[in-house]
Amino acid sequence: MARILCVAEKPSIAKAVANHLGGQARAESVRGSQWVKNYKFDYDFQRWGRSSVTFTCVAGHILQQDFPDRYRGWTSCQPAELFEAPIQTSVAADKKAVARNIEFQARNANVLFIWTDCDREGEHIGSEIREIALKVNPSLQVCRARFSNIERAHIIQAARNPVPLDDRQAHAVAARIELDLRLGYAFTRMQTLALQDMIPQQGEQKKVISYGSCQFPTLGFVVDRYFRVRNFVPETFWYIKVVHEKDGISVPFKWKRGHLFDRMAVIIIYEKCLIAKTAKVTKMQKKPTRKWKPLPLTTVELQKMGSRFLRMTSQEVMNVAEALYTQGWISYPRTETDQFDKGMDLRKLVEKQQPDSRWGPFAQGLMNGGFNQPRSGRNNDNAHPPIHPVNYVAPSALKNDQERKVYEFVVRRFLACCSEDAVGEATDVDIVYGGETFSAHGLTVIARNYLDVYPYDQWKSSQNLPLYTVDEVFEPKEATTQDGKTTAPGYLTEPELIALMDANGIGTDATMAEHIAKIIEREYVLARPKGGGAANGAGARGGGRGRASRSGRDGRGGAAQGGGGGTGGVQEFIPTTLGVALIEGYDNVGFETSLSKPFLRKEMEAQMKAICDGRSTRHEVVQQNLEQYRAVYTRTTQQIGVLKAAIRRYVLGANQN
DNA sequence: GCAAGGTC
Repeated sequence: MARILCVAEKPSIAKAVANHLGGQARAESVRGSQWVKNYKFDYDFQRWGRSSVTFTCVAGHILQQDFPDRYRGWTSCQPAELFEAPIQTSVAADKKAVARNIEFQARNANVLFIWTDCDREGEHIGSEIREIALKVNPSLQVCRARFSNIERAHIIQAARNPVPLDDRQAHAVAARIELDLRLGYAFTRMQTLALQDMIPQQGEQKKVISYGSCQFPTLGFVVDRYFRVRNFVPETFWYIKVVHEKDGISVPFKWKRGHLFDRMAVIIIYEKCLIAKTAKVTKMQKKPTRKWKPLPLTTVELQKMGSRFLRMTSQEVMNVAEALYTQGWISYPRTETDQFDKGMDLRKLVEKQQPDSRWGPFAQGLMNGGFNQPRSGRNNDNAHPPIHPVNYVAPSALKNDQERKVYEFVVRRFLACCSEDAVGEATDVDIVYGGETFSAHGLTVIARNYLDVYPYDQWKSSQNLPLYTVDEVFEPKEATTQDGKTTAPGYLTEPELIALMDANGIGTDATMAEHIAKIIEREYVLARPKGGGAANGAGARGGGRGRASRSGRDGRGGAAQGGGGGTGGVQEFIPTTLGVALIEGYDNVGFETSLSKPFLRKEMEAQMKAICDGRSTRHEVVQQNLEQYRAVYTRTTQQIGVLKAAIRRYVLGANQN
């Protein structure tokens, strides 16, 4: 009998797949590792006939890259030497037991069958597993499974059709790892050594002024918005407002032109209206309208909604979602997929929610004929389904309010997805008055449908519009010119920042929250509850959360308020003087692509894709990037005075005030 | 004391 060693990327996949292939497979624990288990069973893979299988897993990457000892000290070399210093690969300190297990199992296997996630990082993790296994058993035959969910039939299909590991994808990740390591270390050391003494330090710890290919663009977004707020100059605009009263209902009509910044022009048009005296109805339309139910839940969406509605930071949301996942209440929380696989039995999941007193009746309604297939978004990572509840848990069985809030959100979102769009009727009335068009808009909600279970969306009936008929002529009750001022945008909020990072490919769904936490920890930006600024932050609202919270984690302080739902509690970010100085400094060094712009990261992403497509190689991408960054590095050190000037202007200037 | 990515 052939001996097959299967290795998944994480314990949950190993368990699920082993149970599909081996029935109730026997699980042996692995010495030194709390989570990794070896599942033993027999299975007929067809290709190798009936085989003796060991199904195990790793927990993410096993190998780690770093510089040799002689480069480790902060002043052991010129930071620029790290652009070409050798890099060592070794088993990460916390992965020794996992690596030992693979070695031990690989020794007497004939085939290594890799079951890591089918994404780029998964391909690289697969290549790490292969490297470790081949070292102890060079004659191993190696292949991988291609699968995009853990539905039974799909898994069996994958087991019977192994494919080769995709080395291009693994190489693309290797390039990313090397560049992040070299550039991160080189720039962090250079900046820190050059600028540290200028920063007033608090406490014993000397401050690290880190650079990272994700940290800096993230900071860049915050600084960019900060300047748009600060440099904002309000502009006065004018517009015409028309009100008509009919059947005892006062109907405000909006000017089609919105508003104009030229007062004289508005007055001239206004006079034409007054001369016309009467307005004529040109359109009267009632038409059905709907508010679409939400798309299936992705990680990025969960983080945005969490920071908007649950009074939690994106990092807190992710930590809690992780906990709910490991307890078996919700599905894997890191996914880009916003479409459910057709084969998934969603009704069964809805059914499980019936016992709940809050949304149970709604779930029951879905079971009794209200069920609708969820909408399909455009994204699929081919590794995980959208986030959904897998089991029902009563609120009393959860650890804290945060877990209750996130679980409630995931469930409500899921039920909303399986429900129906809200249905309404829109009324549009257009009038022409003095040659100008004005319009009134009305909405009547007819069936709330998904809104009943999803309080995070708002859709309300407006006041009823009276009936008009086309060609009807009336004299408006009131026609006036009004003025207003454009208002400044707000500081960047957490959901906005996450959306920007997502759109620009900064970080991944699993790491965006960490990057935000990192730039707060580095004191490049300050987070505070929106609206709870210095002026009005004193006491009244926020129940003790008024201060700018420092490190993503906020202890249990906020657990007192029970009712979720409100829109308060959004965090907004303001750069510190140090954060502004760094971004300004690099912008002023005057290189065509500043380190603060998302462009560089996007470019790296494109180059990784080129490696995957065979249009470029790992070596080419690494060399070309190093060359580019070396130029930025050289220029920056030559003009370090520019950076120092920025620091002086902001950091020291602020202190004197 | 330094990065970003995976996962527990």
